[in-house]
Amino acid sequence: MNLLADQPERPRERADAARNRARVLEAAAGLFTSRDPRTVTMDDVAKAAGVGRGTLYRRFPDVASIARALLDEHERALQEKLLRGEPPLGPGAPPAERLAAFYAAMVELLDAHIALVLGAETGPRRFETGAYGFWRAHVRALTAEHTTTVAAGAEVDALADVLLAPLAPELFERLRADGRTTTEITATLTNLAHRVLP
Amino acid sequence: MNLLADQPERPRERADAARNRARVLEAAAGLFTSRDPRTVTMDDVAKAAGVGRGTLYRRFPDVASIARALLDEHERALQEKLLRGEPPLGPGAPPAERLAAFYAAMVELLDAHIALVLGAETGPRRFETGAYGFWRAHVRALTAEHTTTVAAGAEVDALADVLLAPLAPELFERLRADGRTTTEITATLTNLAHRVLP
DNA sequence: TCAACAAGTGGACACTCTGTCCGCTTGAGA
DNA sequence: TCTCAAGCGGACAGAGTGTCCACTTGTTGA
Repeated sequence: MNLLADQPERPRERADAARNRARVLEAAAGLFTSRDPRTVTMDDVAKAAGVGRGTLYRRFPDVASIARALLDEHERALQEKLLRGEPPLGPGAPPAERLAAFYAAMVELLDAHIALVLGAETGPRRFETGAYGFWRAHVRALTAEHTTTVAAGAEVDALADVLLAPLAPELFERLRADGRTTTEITATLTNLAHRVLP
Repeated sequence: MNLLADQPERPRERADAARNRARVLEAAAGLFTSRDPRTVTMDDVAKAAGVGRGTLYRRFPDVASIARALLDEHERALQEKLLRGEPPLGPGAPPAERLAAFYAAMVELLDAHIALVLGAETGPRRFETGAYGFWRAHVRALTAEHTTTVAAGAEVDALADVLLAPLAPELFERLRADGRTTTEITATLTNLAHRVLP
């Protein structure tokens, strides 16, 4: 998902279909942010959007996929910055700096769209999404760049996942609910980045 | 949960009730380990145990609570070792050593009982369980002990949660499915422990 | 040994959500 | 304006949940 721009040239979407797609996304966005996104059902979305269940299922297999569609553009934007943006987020800075910048950007993204991220996670799990694969590849590259010793093959793989673990959305939600500010969270992660990749 | 031994002196359980409780736990243990624990339903357990739904609901509000009951004794054993066992797991060793030992013990526990841990997590979230609170307090104490500077109040709080994040059961499951051995995972976490609490 | 009765049992019920199916409607190209 | 595939939406069957309550059974005191 969201690694390359799609839209090759399918038969072209009918006007009413496009209108309904927009309605669905708008209604879903409202539902996700107005209550616990994990309790939103397909039926809720259909009702709120004023379309039938069949219509909804025609495009989205489940609620998570709707949340993912909404989240997609934001994740894409960050991915772009990681690949081609200015340092320290983009290439050029030392690994620790880049990791810290990535953490900061992810915290920002989580803070802005936590409802969508939580909604996107119900059902099939987080690690299966294409976005997770991207973050993982990024962090893996940073740690590999840092680790001069060659021996650490599997080590680097596992480390990438371990370094992504603190970005688990439920954890973020929990920290925020406990009164931690995003500034504090970012500070902690920055610290972590510099200790792990000194 | 599971911080202090309960069983004060309730009216005493009837013999048939005790028998059914045992049946339920045994049947549930079988179900959890023989397929994806997140798909086990109350109905399944009732059927497998040969009791009615009402009987099952009398004791356990949901499947997660059954998994937790099964997991309880194992967690209790580890908690005991952390509080009063030999170093480096128990008190006496430097923080980094203790954290590494804790990681190793948790990986062992996850490896032995991953099905139960995953089953215990469906529904209400992981962070709400008493066990998580215990691990958190432990790690928090270790980091606080290490951090000589006093300024780091909130920092230490968030750090404890961040250091626990790599122990998320879904992540463990994923790493194992990817072919990582527990040895590799433990090595990575030991490394992390020594870098964060040098 | 035997009531008496509280504790325990289990299945029926009413709900909610899911995912599919299919007859009807409608937009867009000829 | 006609045609028809794309699109629509509600009905339906299936699975799971949690509750309720009439029936059964273990335990206790006489």
